[in-house]
Amino acid sequence: MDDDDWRAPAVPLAVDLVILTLRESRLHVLLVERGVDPYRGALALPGGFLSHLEEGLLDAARRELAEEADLAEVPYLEELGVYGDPGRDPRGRVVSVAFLAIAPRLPEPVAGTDAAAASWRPVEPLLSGEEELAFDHRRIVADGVEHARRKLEHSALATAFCDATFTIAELQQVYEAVWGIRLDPRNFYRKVQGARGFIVAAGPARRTDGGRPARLFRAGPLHSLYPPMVRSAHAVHEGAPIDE
Amino acid sequence: MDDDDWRAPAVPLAVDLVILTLRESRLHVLLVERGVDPYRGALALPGGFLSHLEEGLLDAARRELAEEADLAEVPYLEELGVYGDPGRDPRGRVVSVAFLAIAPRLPEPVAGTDAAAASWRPVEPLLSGEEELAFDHRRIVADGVEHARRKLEHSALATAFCDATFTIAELQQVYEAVWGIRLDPRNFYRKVQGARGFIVAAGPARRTDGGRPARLFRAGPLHSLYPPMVRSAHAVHEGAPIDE
DNA sequence: TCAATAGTGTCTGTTAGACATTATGCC
DNA sequence: GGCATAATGTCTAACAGACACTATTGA
Repeated sequence: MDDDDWRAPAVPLAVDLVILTLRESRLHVLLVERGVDPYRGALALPGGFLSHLEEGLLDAARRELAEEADLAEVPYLEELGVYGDPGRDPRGRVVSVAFLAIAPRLPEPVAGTDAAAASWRPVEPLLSGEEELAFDHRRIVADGVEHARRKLEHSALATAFCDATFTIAELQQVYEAVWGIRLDPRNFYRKVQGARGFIVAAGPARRTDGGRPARLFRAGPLHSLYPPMVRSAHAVHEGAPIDE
Repeated sequence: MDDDDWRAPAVPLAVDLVILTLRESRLHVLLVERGVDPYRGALALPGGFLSHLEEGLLDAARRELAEEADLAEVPYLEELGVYGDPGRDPRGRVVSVAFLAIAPRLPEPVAGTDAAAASWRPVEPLLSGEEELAFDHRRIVADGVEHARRKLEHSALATAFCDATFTIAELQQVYEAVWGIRLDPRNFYRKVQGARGFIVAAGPARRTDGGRPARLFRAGPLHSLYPPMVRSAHAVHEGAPIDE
């Protein structure tokens, strides 16, 4: 922002949503089938243009969340990044602000108003390029997943994948699914209990899942974890050691 | 991005730059004095509107970096976030994409083309609100500093504050200045050497600084650090334990 | 020689990671 | 009781943090 001429070029602004959830212990993202050109029939992230000139970006994200995904509320919604390469949209210059949302496991594939064409898709075929996505949405999904992976380490983001109350085993499944590794339940139990403020006991309630019933917890007050949940060294496998 | 009417509201797009450097062992940010309303005479981040409709965001950031800061090249430049609250600019809706840049210590306060009014300012009075900034630039600076703090832990970002070659003591000063804590030189030495790929020896060259000359290093190939440089527990002091 | 910083060594408490053991439900 | 999972305990190697010590220069 500076002393430039106020008559600056104006750009159509859109928001795109990377909505992640867990289904059958695998990470899924919500996609919609496009009904119009360009990329008619292709899979794309839910999203859309600002509805009017004064709409806030987060407001637009929440509106699309409700309209396209039929999700009135999600426990986590935050900006992911800006995608504004000239040429990313064949119609012309469009700058899109991507948001990352996390939703707990939902009753069934959404079937709402605009959300008829929406469906949950496992992320792996999308990341590998096995399945195609419209625009630059593959990169956005990849950035969203990577963002979630990193954030699981240092924040209580994992609880956003769970219901209001959950067992420690369920929380562990979140880490295993998002990180794509296996964790020792005993050590995980200790670790997660040691990060005070992460989860708090939710009364004496219990839940059975075949074996001994487990205690229920809910998300604690802290959003920043200390000590962090480290992706153990033996989990160094996927990415090359050189990134960025 | 979806099936909406293509005739979407278009918004003037700007880029703002948070350019950080170290001066006298303190973290500084580059600010310019505004020459026009609004906020005429106030301090603001360097930046400006897109020059034309097809200009890339990173391109715009680099252009402003050269024009307003006289910095042809910086070792680190990355998107920081989007600031698009309606009302953040009294002239009307403006969405700004903020970039974080890191520059090594520079010969002298920049004095270039547009950069006459630019000056390096210590960040603390800005973060505390003691010094005023135009628009929402205080928040952007705060986000940029926080981003840098976090990134020092897991990436080789610290080397971007240094010249091409540097001593381990100089690298330590970066951590101490950005984190605002003191570190033990002996343990820091071991730690930084243990993170292989972080820094590599730069020949047998040496440099004197009062005592025994130190070995010179340059940035290594890895951008992602393992093991990370942890802000030690005793350094938990500044922010409340609850964030986000 | 001393002053000052670079670089190495050592010790100790804590923790990650491996795995044994006990507890508590349901069939 | 038998089975499955929850929860706790134990051990060991590794590491963070503290600090003693040696090394190498200039004054």
